[in-house]
Amino acid sequence: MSAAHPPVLGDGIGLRSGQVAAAAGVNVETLRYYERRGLLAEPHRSSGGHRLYDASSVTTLRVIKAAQRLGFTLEEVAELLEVGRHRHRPRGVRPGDAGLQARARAKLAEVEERITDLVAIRDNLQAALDAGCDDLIACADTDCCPIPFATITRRPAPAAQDRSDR
Amino acid sequence: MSAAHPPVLGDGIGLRSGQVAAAAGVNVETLRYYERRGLLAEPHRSSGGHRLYDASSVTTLRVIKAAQRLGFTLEEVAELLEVGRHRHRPRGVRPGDAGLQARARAKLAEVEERITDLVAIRDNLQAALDAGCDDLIACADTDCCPIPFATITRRPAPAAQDRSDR
DNA sequence: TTGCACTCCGTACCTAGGTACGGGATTACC
DNA sequence: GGTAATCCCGTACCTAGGTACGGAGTGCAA
Repeated sequence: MSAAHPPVLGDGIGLRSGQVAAAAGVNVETLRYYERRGLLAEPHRSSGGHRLYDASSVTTLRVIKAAQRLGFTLEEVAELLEVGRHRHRPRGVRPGDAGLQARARAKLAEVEERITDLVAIRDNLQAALDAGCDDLIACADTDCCPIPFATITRRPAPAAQDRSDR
Repeated sequence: MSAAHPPVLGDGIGLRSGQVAAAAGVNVETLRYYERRGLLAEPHRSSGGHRLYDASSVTTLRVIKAAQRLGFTLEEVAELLEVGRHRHRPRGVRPGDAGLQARARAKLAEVEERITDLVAIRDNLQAALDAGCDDLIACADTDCCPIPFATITRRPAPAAQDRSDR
């Protein structure tokens, strides 16, 4: 209908949902889901109502997946993206405001804690292997092996003991 | 009703569900849930039908929670406990059989992989902080910062690319 | 023996993070 | 222009790991 001189691309300038999904390695439904969740901006539409994404959407999806791997929940990722969307490097952060910097710092601490935990865990598993344990309960009960169950378990975890580590 | 010479304990020899739950730091409902899931053996009952646990149940719960922290799912934990229950150090493992040893080895590898990931993640977050990035998308797009999103995201993950990391 | 806390059971509900389905519309390709 | 492949939307469903509810029964102490 429009578009004459760019070498490719007809009416539907942009990527179809299927293409974006494939490029980012996610399910098509996930695109809609992220859109609903506010993680992915609403894309343009073709005259017929089909979504037309630009290439940056793929980047966004990658970022989302990366952030998930960084340990952020989707809600947190949404906030992070919001932050980036509304204030491009404000140079002088407002008080009471939590930019990527602040969040990254907090997340860094979390990640470091998890690493510490996992290292302890790894050491415990390794020790169990070395000691030749073959029964968790027996080990825990009779100290036949060096896994410090009490130590592993007893760490009230930050806030919310009853809701443990959701 | 029975029990004469042990210094304490009346009819209900053992711990009530509430006590066990409190001791292990879990919800009472969770005990029933674990019982249904086969993680916790069915305890004795009082004449009136109330559960009466022995102290080892608390240990079991701790072990379950510890194993969860080790990265095992409840289903895996159930299997691990089964293994321990049915074969106390058989000394000569049957073929096709996966004892704690084997599972621990496998889990160890997983844990180490996760540590590697998290370390990369930590380094990335740190680098982002050092570089002063404040916008995920901008960073990912314009290489204003050193986060290797592509690298983080592009790792087909063991089996099942489409179902990602469930 | 009265009273209150604790348990019982089945079932429903919850959060996170998606996936699947059905039926109709739109695109793409030959 | 026919037809297969995509895509649309709303809604339902899924897994994991629990939590909550409600009505009835039990345990124990004063």
